Amino acid sequence: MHLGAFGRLSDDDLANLSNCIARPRRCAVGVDVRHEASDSPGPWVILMGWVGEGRELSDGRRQLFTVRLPGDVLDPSRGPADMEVTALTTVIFAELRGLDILLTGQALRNAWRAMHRAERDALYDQVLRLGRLSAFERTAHLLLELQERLQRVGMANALEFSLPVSQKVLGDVLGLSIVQVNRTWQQLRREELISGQLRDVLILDRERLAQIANYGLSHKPVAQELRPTRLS
Amino acid sequence: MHLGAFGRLSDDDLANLSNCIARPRRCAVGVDVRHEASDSPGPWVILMGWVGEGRELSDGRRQLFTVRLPGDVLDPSRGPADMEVTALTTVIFAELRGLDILLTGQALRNAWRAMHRAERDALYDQVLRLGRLSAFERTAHLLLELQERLQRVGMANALEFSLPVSQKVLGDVLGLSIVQVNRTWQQLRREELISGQLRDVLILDRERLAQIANYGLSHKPVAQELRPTRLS
DNA sequence: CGTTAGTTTGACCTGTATCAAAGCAGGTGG
DNA sequence: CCACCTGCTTTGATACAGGTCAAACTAACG
Repeated sequence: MHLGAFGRLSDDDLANLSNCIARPRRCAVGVDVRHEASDSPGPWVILMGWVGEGRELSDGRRQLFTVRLPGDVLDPSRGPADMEVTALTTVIFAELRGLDILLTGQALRNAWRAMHRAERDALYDQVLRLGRLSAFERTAHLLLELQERLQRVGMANALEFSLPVSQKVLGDVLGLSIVQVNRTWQQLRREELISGQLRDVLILDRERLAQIANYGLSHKPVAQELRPTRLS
Repeated sequence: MHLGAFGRLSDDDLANLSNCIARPRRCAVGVDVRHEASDSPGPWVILMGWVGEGRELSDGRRQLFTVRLPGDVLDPSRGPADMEVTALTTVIFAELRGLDILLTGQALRNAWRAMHRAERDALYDQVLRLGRLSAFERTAHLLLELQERLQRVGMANALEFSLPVSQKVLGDVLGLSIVQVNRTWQQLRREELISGQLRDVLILDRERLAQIANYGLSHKPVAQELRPTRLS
């Protein structure tokens, strides 16, 4: 879990956290995670892979509300009943047992809350992207968010990371068609803002990217002294 | 407060809730509510008027994340630091004091949580609207949400209500230009889905409206035996 | 009245969707 | 090893939703 990234935790706390992780399981691309997790009320933590929370309309349109990354906590009791929780890649996730007891500790409780706050703030960002940013700005904005979140769990450095999903999926997050995602990506490269494919993004000009996306007003750069909990 | 709409509360609870409301104040259209409320950490309750939570970009574009209605609770500690909380109309709001003690009660605690859950679910709906619905669908969807929420606090019946804001503001919620809001509204009337202006909406065909908007998957009709707390 | 904020209308432009087809892997079975 | 899927990316052509600009209209208000 990446609670460590949301507050200074003692080694004890970190150890206890690790002990909460129980009964890991795998599920394949496209599978309904909620269903796969229906034998326990959760919460759950993602150990590997990406999970998408969204809704699909009868005519095939799909909108992903959020993307959940390794380290993120899934709580089936949260979110609308009809929200679909889907494995965007092969996913490994596990139960978090006895967390409620742990969370009586001050530090952990704060980190837990900070994590939820961050989740909610990301939702607000999603609304901004979809409501008022162009495809270009929108994509830049999402890239920055993902970089930040991936770095938090040690899956990105300041410039490089990998998006293990198709352009279709990216489109479902961004509210764009596949074709538009493709063209936007090309534009980002043409303008030397990034290079590489989805699976090996390299940020060439973070500064300008942030400016284009109107990013950073609320996003402080990731503090470098934080030490994320290793996952597996 | 409209906590009463989120769970059966005893008369005692309702009375206690009323006693929490302290130091009401007014603020004018366009004023930053957060600033106006900075003398106490909150939470606050809206007694009258609409509040918009959103962000404004340097080039003038504005996106409202949510709209807060009478009865809604504002908590300045929630939400990104740079979120703007603006009075969309003249607003009267008040402090909620000593709420933490009250919330030890089971029923109140549940209602409180249910309220927050509903808020979050509304955010998800907002993402769906902006990401995948057309202007027409989007507006229909928002109308249904607002009707439901207004009815919850006794400010709408099943068919009629009033939106005390300009088309500009509506556009800032819907991620649309003023012109498009105007034309969409006309289309809704032309197709006999609604009639009237912003300040006196009449829903003519809720059924079809819901179908167009893909609304109702997660939205049960408002239970009629709920009794909302009167506000002022 | 004149001023101001909001609504409505028309003309035009552009961003993004849609449709269709062509490349391009990576993986499977013959 | 090749032929063949199948899923994904890329490209081009075209359509349309919604944005932008500008101006007229309306209503409230001092």
